[in-house]
Amino acid sequence: MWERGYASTSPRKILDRAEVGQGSMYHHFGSKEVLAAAAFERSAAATLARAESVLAGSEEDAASRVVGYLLAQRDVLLGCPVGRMASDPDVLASDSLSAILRTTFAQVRALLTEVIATGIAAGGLRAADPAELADTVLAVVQGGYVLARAEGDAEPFERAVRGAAAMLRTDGERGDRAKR
Amino acid sequence: MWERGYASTSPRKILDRAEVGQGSMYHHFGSKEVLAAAAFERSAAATLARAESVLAGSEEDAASRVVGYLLAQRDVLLGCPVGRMASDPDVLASDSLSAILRTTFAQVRALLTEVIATGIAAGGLRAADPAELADTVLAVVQGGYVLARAEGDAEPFERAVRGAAAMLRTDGERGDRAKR
DNA sequence: GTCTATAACTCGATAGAC
DNA sequence: GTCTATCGAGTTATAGAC
Repeated sequence: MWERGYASTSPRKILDRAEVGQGSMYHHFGSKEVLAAAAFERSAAATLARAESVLAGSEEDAASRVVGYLLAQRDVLLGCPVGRMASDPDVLASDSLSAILRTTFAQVRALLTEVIATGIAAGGLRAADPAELADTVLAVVQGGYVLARAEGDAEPFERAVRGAAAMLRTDGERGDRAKR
Repeated sequence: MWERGYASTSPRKILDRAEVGQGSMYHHFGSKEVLAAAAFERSAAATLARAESVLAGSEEDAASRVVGYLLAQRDVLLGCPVGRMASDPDVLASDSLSAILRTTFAQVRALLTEVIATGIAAGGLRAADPAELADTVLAVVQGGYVLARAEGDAEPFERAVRGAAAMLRTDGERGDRAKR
């Protein structure tokens, strides 16, 4: 589902990949939606964990952690395992699936807001509303995925996050120092 | 298709909305893909025209035009009529549809790059690579749509673009002056 | 617990009357 | 140029043997 999205991933394709019969799947999961919720919950937890490991580390200063989140390695052309789901009408129509989407974004947003506020206080990031900047950072990453997939090329993503890093840091030119 | 995406918009739904029979549609368009290309070309042209009207205006200074693009009114919860298509595997698999996607983004990117370069030279925008910042601006908007749709609420979009405007302008605090 | 078979439906597309 | 009827394939889900 990470590869093809929710609607485009039919039970048939899942069964072929898993090399089991229909019965097995419907024995363990009541429906495609329940299966998707289990899979999505897993990948969302993994995504959140990686965000936490970059943002909550205590070795680097707050500004470098925010920039590190922007510049972190990602499977750009596959798309974000979380954000990708937001474009599927079937996902938004499902309470269980859209709930995972909302809570995961809310958790990363909260983390980012806190680290950004710390970074502004310490002087490494430019002064502005931390809540707004947290959504700006989230949007740059999510939008970078969109641009890269549209182009079939990771470059637009890389340009977008480098530009954002340069804008955020008070020493703009060294904005990409942290992870490169 | 703007409302539901390409894959999720079946010929049946189009015919119901248009109040015509199957025959009419297949008389004028060879396939769903051809129909979608015609519709997509229209909405992409309209989207590009609105971007041009904000970015290519000569009354405001370059920095205000970039901020104006960020803060322009949009149907946030519907999603970007162009960017929305990038998340559909069927669209990316179609040469005719993905070509519209690529060229439209390329055109807005070129416009943005030029205006941003002018704005940096004039001192209204912070100094950085204009090509990177152009993708940053595009990504903030596209990502803002993703966040807003995930939440079912336009607020994350508004925060993201306001944060970006504040970061871009040399007088960050008044970044949202242009259009509010 | 897993399998095959199949139900009930929708998909995109075509046929042929009018 | 538009209509209704229908095709074959694929969808999500269920039935029932093993």
